Amino acid sequence: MAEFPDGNGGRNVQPRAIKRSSLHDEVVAALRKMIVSGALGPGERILEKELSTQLGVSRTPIREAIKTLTLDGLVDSPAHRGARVKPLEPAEIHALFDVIAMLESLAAERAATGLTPRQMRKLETLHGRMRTAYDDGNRARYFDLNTEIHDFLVAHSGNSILRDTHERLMLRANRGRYLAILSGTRWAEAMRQHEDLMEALRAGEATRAATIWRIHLEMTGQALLQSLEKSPEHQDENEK
Amino acid sequence: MAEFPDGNGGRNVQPRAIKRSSLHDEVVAALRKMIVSGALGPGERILEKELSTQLGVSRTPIREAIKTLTLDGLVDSPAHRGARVKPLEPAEIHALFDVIAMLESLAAERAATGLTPRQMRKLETLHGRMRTAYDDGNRARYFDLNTEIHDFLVAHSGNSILRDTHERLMLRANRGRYLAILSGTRWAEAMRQHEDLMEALRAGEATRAATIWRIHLEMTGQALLQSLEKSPEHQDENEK
DNA sequence: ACATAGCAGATTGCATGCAATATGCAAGAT
DNA sequence: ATCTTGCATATTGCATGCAATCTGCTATGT
Repeated sequence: MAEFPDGNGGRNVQPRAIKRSSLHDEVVAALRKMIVSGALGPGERILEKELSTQLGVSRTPIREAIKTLTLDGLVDSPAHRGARVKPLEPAEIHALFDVIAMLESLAAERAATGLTPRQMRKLETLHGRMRTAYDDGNRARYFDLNTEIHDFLVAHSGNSILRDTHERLMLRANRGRYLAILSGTRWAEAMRQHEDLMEALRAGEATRAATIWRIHLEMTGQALLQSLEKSPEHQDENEK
Repeated sequence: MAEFPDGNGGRNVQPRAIKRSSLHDEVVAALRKMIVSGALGPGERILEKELSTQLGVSRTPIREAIKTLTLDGLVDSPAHRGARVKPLEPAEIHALFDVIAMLESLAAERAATGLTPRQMRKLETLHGRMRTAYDDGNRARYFDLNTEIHDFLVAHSGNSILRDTHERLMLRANRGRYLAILSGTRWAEAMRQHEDLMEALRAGEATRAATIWRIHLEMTGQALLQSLEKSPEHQDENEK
């Protein structure tokens, strides 16, 4: 019998708005994680009642969450036929990265002239750490810092629509990304493109930054597709 | 007392799958129309029960529809505080058009090399008709054909992610039909840019098409913002 | 007069129940 | 043997009810 129902002993750690997430949001987060992480495989059925008992909530927030993820393109929901985890087709990955490349290209263009000195220093720090990870051959660390750099640019583009749209598309793109084992040559190339971007940003050359970044992302999509060709783990795991 | 409830005399005009839209989808469509058309003004409250009786359905599909439109950026839904029609801030319009410009630019780039001869002819037809409308000074007709051309390019870009993303953003951009307001000089400029695009497409010059189209859309966004400055009809119509 | 506390009504968030629809299996027809 | 047809079960779609939360009003105190 907790005296404070927040499970926090009543200590309000955050002075800013307390977090009051609804069941709906929590279910969305949980289900999304299951899909992106692969715990729920492509094509797998999503039974409302099953999830309901599993998560300990009623079907109502589950249903709402399924609708949300359907809109996000992570779930297929034919009428009256239940929901299934949407398989990620190679064609979709290609389309996804073409659009993401355009979005991040815009972000890079804006960053070239819009970043504050402080933000630029932060970016330099991230870049330097990523280069170190590259020199050390530390793939996991490189991957994390790479993600952080890409997100940083988008986050500071000054365009909220760009941020939101990018976030949603990355959710889908990230489903396959854990498979993306970089080949040695692609890795070197990617590192070089990051260097080129930083140079363009330092010089304030917006157009060049945009071009470099678009190509960088298109190539990333290509590489991802190729690695999928080789290891065909993207088969639908339909049960029956 | 119709013998056939389809209001169609029982003639099934479409051999393909019959339309079985759910209440959820219908409510989404209805509510969306109310917002985009302006029947529900910016900042106006959306009461579940009110809509429920008004549309003759229970609160459940209403709630789901509100969540959907919240994700689409047409509605604000603070927790426990009810939903309101999201006001369209000038800053948001600016951000929207910057992103839309990138997306349509990609579509134009693809169209330059990817359209079939048949599709190209169709595009020429639309363009010709729009030019006629321009010469006649017929703003309404010009507006409709303009929309059709823009959508045609996106629809035939061969990129489904681009299509979906574009459709959603345009839903927000189209609110209020402010796009119809064109100054004389801007109208002439827009017409010229359409001519330039067609030339680039005929020549198969992808990069040029992309550049022209991006600028065209960025300028459209600028023009829209300016017309908003003048006629401040975008005030929030909060009640209370 | 102004600020604050407390209460009543309104509204949302979630749970549950029921009808509509789909799915799978078994029995019968061809 | 294969293809229908009908029925039982499983599952979704929607409606409704209740508790939690918010909002505005009123009363009370300073």
